Amino acid sequence: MGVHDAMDVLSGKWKIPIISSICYYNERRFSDILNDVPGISNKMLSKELKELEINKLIKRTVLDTQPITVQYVLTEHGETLKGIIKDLTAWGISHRKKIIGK
Amino acid sequence: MGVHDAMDVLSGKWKIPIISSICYYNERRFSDILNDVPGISNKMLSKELKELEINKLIKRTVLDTQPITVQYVLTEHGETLKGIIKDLTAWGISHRKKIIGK
DNA sequence: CAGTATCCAAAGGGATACTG
DNA sequence: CAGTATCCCTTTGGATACTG
Repeated sequence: MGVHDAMDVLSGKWKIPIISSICYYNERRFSDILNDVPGISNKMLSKELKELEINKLIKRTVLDTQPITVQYVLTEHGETLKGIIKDLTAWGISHRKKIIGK
Repeated sequence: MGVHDAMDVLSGKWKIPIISSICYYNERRFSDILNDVPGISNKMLSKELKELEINKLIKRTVLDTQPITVQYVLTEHGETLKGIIKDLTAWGISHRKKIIGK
């Protein structure tokens, strides 16, 4: 039942959608993700990105632009989640169809 | 980015570990799951099981014993999560090794 | 055994304003 | 743009006691 610990790193309402966004576009900026993930606040996004970075799932790069932009990409380790996220997405779509009938 | 909606049904700290428990043993009783999932309280387990049942991922059966026992199994639809949960477990184990070094 | 009920502390998280 | 800070309400969830 060790999934528990695994999921801690992906816990909360937002981590999977955030990773999905970065995953889908390969690289993504703060404000992009803010738009990609419906309902998230800048405060939450900031907090979640920080946690994902600490857990070495994403990498943060400050670009030397004016004003500065920050780019997020998956780490090599984060990439190993791609398949699972794809499966979850597919499952979610079929689940909606099955239960909610959307 | 539709994962968001998909995950709602699996949201919270406990749903995945609960499903894992039922999944692993095929059928599982309330008190068994209480033991399987470290840290969960009976209140939370009760609440989460109810939600999983509403979302048609698990099926609840009251057995005619004295005192009564209640058995939980995955529904056919819940079974479709097996692969994903297995992958998440595997990912979690490798993640722990990689980051936390346990 | 399988829950429910209650109390209450802690964490989550939105809205808004502000900064380098 | 990419955050941080603050205020404050909402949700989560532990501990404990109780019921059929």
